Amino acid sequence: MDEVDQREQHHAVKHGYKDGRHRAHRVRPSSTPRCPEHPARSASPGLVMVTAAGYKARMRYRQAFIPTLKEVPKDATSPSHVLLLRAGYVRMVGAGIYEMLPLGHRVLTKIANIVRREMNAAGAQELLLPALLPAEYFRETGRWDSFGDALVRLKDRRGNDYHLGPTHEEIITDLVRREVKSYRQLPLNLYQVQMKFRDEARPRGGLLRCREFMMKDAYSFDVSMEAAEKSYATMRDAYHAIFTNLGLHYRVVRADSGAMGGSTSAEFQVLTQTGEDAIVACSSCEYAANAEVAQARPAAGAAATAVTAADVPALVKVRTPKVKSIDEVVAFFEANVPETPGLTPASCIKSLVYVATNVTTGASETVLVVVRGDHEVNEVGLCRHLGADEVRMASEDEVKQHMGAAPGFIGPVGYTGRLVVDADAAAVVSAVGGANENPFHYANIVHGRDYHGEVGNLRLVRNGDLCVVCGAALETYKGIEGGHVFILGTHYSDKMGATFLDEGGVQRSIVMGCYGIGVSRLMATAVEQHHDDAGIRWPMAIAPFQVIVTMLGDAEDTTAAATQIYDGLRAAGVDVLLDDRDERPGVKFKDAELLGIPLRVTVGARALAEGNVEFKERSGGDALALPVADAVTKITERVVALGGELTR
RNA sequence: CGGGGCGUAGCGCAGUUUGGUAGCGCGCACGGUUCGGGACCGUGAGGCCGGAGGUUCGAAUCCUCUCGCCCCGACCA
Repeated sequence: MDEVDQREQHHAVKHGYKDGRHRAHRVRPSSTPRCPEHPARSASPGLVMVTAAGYKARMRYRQAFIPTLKEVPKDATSPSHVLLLRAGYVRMVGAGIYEMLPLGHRVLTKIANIVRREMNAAGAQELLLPALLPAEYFRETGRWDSFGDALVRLKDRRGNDYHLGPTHEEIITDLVRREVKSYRQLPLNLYQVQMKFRDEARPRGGLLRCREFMMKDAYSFDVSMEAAEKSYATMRDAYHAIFTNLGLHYRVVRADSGAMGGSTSAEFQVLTQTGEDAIVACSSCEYAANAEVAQARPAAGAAATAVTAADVPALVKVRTPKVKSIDEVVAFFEANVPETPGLTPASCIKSLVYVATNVTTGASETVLVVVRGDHEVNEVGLCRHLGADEVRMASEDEVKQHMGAAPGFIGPVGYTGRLVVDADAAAVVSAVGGANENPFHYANIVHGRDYHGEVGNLRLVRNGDLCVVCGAALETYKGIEGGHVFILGTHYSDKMGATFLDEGGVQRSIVMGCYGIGVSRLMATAVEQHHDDAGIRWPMAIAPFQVIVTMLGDAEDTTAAATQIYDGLRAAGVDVLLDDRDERPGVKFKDAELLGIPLRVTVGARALAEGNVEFKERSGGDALALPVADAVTKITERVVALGGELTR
């Protein structure tokens, strides 16, 4: 035990404060200097946090509960899962259920606090709702049934139905409808940070998809749609601040709002290698969208080419036995049809039969969809274009019956049913496509001359396609949804009777919005994004410790210098871990890198002989020699420069 | 829920085909030597072989049932 700790404990025991009963009034006598290096601080008791026990221990690795693993646990596959387990941040208890160890808890707390700060700044108020909920609220909105197996249901001893909260729209709407009666009480934005429970069909990726997870969920209540949009915009701004402050590379993506429509929903996608979502983002502007709904600018080639529709010869029917796929068509024409030199998939058109259904009316319709040969149909976009709830590709038999030809030979020419054409397919000046007759294809197909259809954006966007907004190249990413903002409208308030009286005394439904952030998921996504072969590389803002002081050996001067720097950093408000373990240097370096602490100060005999310590950043770069006397100041500056917050 | 894989010491694994005293590496404890990039030597502790039934003189091993975990998909966000 070192000198300071000893003195502190002795002091506490002597004065009988061990039991903490005098917590509120406990103030260090000024005669006991707390920190010899910073007398100014010590002299002012108000600046120093004094604990109930009357002393303050150093955060020593020797005593810290940081169980690191050399080997990779078998069940872990994604980088974040492997590293969070290996570095001792979390332990698994069951599929999608994790224990947060001290390091993990520190990170979680830091993330949550950044979220809180921005939420509060945006005018939201934190509260805490129950996780255990009576079934009546979900029954009121129908979600008791519609939520399905993902709802964790339970019964109490009297057999009443309960569930664990997977999200809290109902319960908060109930609170607000009981308490809010007047437009004067609005707007209101209430949020909580709490464990959520969902019985996921398949938990996966460690913390990325859990059955129990920490979430910040906020709900806004407004008098009108216009006001709600303002609340929504405020939350969007707050989310930008949050994700930026967390140090995450992210994109805001328009979610597929399906039949609900509108631009009132956005996902904050953290870009990673292992994400569940495919997203498309512009390399130049802010455009980004879920791959399912992303749009690209139609290829410019068609307009630029000298060949115009007028120059294209009339249709030529070519016998193409056993030639069905686009690749086969290209190869066949290359070998057998000299009139179409240099045929590529991009100059073919591909025709597909879809069956679209509208769930509410039960109506279904069969349509022919035409896309360019090298493109794929975007089924979500097709749904939207058709106003359908779902679409599926027709079976081979259905195709034959509907088209009168087999799937490989169908085409738009002469087709009389509903025909939708992707803009890029329509732009192909002289296309090769099926002839609607076995086994024939047409060459020289011209949209507008040989067939006519509704033109729309119906294809999936690919890497390198052009941005609809600015024309720059689009890039595809994998993303993990870290946050979601959207306007709920009066969906819940109508069902639950959450109303207010407006200025004219008219009773109206409250217009709601909801805003979620997956706090525990963000911890994992941060690791997905910030790691290397050696371990985690936390962004400064959410690192469990900002600095680790790695002490090599236990020589008197080494210990003194390390302790001095540690205490100085602590006094400056830096989160420091002191590695005082009796381990060989290699072990300490490896652990420091595995844990991912952004800054490392190595105190060892070698540098100390010159009056220096070594300073190294986890993100890379060479070790730097710092004079012992300057170390605290320089390192503190670096912590701040990297976005670290000083506490106390 | 469909498909595939796996449960043996804290972690990683062998042993199962062909039934016969439960092993290896790491980690852990103790002693010694080491000490700037996961050291070395010696000694030692630690396992109801996921669980239940069955077959057998005898089961980690064979049979039946069950529970759990991972991956792909469906689902979800």
